[in-house]
Amino acid sequence: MDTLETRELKYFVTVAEELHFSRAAERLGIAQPPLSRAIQQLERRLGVRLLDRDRRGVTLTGAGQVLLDEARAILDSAEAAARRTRRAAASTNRLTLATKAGANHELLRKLLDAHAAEPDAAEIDVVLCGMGDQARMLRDGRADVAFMQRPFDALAGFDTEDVLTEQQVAVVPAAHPLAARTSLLMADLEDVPDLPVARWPRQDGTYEAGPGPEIHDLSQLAQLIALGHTMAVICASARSWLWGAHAAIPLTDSSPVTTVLAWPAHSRSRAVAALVRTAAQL
Amino acid sequence: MDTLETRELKYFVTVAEELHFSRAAERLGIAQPPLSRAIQQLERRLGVRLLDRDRRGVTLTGAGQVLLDEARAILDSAEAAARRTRRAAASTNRLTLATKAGANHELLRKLLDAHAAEPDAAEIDVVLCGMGDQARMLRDGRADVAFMQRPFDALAGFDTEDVLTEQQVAVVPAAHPLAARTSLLMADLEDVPDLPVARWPRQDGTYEAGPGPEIHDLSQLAQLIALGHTMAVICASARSWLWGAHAAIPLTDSSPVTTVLAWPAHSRSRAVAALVRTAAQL
DNA sequence: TGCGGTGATACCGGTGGGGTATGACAGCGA
DNA sequence: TCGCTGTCATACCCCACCGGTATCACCGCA
Repeated sequence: MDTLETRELKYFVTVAEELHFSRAAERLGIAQPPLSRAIQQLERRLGVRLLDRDRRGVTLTGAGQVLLDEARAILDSAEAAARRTRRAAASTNRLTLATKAGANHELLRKLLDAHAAEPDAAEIDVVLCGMGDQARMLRDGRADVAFMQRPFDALAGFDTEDVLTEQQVAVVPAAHPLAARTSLLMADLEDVPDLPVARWPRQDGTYEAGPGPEIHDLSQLAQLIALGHTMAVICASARSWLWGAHAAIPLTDSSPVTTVLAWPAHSRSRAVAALVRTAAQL
Repeated sequence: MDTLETRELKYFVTVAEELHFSRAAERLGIAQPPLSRAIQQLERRLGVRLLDRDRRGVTLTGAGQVLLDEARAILDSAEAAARRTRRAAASTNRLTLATKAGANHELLRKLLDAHAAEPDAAEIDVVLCGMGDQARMLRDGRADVAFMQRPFDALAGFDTEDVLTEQQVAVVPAAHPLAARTSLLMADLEDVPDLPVARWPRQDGTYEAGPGPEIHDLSQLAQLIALGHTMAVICASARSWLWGAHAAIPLTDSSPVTTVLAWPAHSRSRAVAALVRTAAQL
């Protein structure tokens, strides 16, 4: 049993996505017959039917669905491997840290300062990215470590080190009656007239249905709150980007949020290990 | 930038392991010159030097070390993908569950019974394996789900559902003075004359240094305790395999052990999801 | 019953992966 | 200093296989 070639997997994924040989071949930049042959060869090698070619189009079999998921993961890893290898060659003792734009300023500053004080510390490139992009960058190989938050971010497949746990606060327009309160309960935020709570993306990037606006980045959120269009629940440290038009009120019964430093599981990079050690001592 | 082929990666891993082109070629069943060429091509494609061919042998560069780790992971995933695909085709609505031999009898029974009561339940094949083999089987694609224990087992890369948390107990020979106690502290187990505490394998399969015997499976442990050669700390539910020659004494200050159901992250199998749902309701 | 469109088959040419033979070079013992 | 040995790289050849073109078999549909 010889091993699957990434070329074959790429072909298969494209066909599985298009469910159409000719279109898939076009996307791949090859002709349709070689593509048909490659898929047949893959099926023969596995001894498994991956696609049902019915006269009414192509559909995935159960096994094909399984292989589709696996193949996507493998292709991603292969690309990540190439990228990580190139980066390792280009820059020794240099790390890329990904973090959500706008959050954790203090924490980041503290970590960078503490790390710079270590002897032999790696240079750190900080990449600010959109919400939830950190996971992709880590998997991609475009970043070596990232700040992420539990329970919001998808941490499966990463090793993590807890750095900071904090309560959440409600941020409301300063002019709103709620701004006068000194503390709130989660229940107080439900069904406030004219002030729907903003909707954060879920781990898969989609949004729950609801009346509030969908949040893509924090400056957008700050703007919307200042305009009096919404309110939001954020973790306490993010207060740093609020201005006079906002009011932050502690939420006494909110679940705590833990900011973690995350890196690809099984990373053996000494530089990553050193940074994690520093973070653990904060 | 075209993508890395698994054939090239396999070649590279073999060379990196042997650090010797001729031996690697022999292991691969090809001649040495094509192997040299393949590695050169890989280096050219990545634009990165992976190996230093010094006159005193071959050594890995930093980038080579990175690629070695990545490539191993990719090759493992490729093999796992093939296996999972074949299994998906061979057996629809059938799951393989891996668990440590000898532990969790009650829990397993309860889960299987509850699952069998569900409508449309998948058949479950239970595979008993050695300690720590569950992770390998999940990664391999030889198992779909596994019982594992936190904090003992390496859970990185898996999704998990907590099933049961329990305290640990000390198991000592029934004839030993400690057997008369009704409870113990961890400190009580240190430096007991003639009764060194047994050593469990760590997550990587190695053993800490120490006087006690290295444990490979539970029946061996039971035997050794019955003979009065050692004592051990185990989680409470494992008492089921003790006999008259053993005494189990609660450890009031031991850290709790959580048995979890684990499965490969990103699994989309409906059968796994159904089993996990059942487990969550135990 | 032709027409458009599907994937499969037949056949062909060129790339490239594999083989053998040999080269270049360092270490080493006589 | 000179072979000798063992290393990896180079040169060259062959054929397997990937990809291309032409075509078939088959369906749905005017």
